Amino acid sequence: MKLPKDFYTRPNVVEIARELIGKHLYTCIDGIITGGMIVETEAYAGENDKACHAHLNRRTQRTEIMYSEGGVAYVYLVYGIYNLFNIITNVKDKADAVLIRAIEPEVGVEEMLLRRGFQGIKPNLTAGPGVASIALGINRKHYGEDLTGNTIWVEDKSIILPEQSIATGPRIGIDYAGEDAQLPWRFWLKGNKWVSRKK
DNA sequence: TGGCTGATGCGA
DNA sequence: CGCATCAGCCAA
Repeated sequence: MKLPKDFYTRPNVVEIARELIGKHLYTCIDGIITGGMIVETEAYAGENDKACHAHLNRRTQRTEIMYSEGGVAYVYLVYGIYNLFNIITNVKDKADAVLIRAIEPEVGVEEMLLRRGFQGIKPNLTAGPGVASIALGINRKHYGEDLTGNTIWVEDKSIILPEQSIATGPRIGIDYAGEDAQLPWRFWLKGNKWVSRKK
């Protein structure tokens, strides 16, 4: 079942980030479907989160989409190289987001290998937000994409994950965020080889 | 196996 | 100027 709009419009972005572990992310680009199970996410909690691009309700051309009603894509360029894919959550004017950091390849593996320039399947095919986007074919053209549509979407396959199979820890690469850098808002599937970092 | 670094473009 | 990254390099 494709996740409906009201999955994304709920107010607790940390809870949504945790719930997205075990869901399945797919893209259909040029008629080719690729994707797999989400195994790593991070929550970014809008205006009150120093690590969030929308901290203090910063509103620019780049962050504008974050203030939309949940259920759309926020894609931005980092380090001049990588397109990071986020899912916007919460109601209109609450700029929360979940960064998708890693998936376990499932569908369209041949295409993902092509996009990555890989000869054979390796754990880093989709482990990490930059490379996962490459494998899935996501770039800034998908800024604002409706996630209840047929280009990028998330499915609930009713996979049962015991609470203790999900690990949490500080988010990656946000040392600039002061005390907020320590918040345990990164979630991953314990022991899964497709996660970008073990701890 | 782990730490360091260059690549690369745009937002603020 | 520095960034929600990654791969390749080098030392050990």
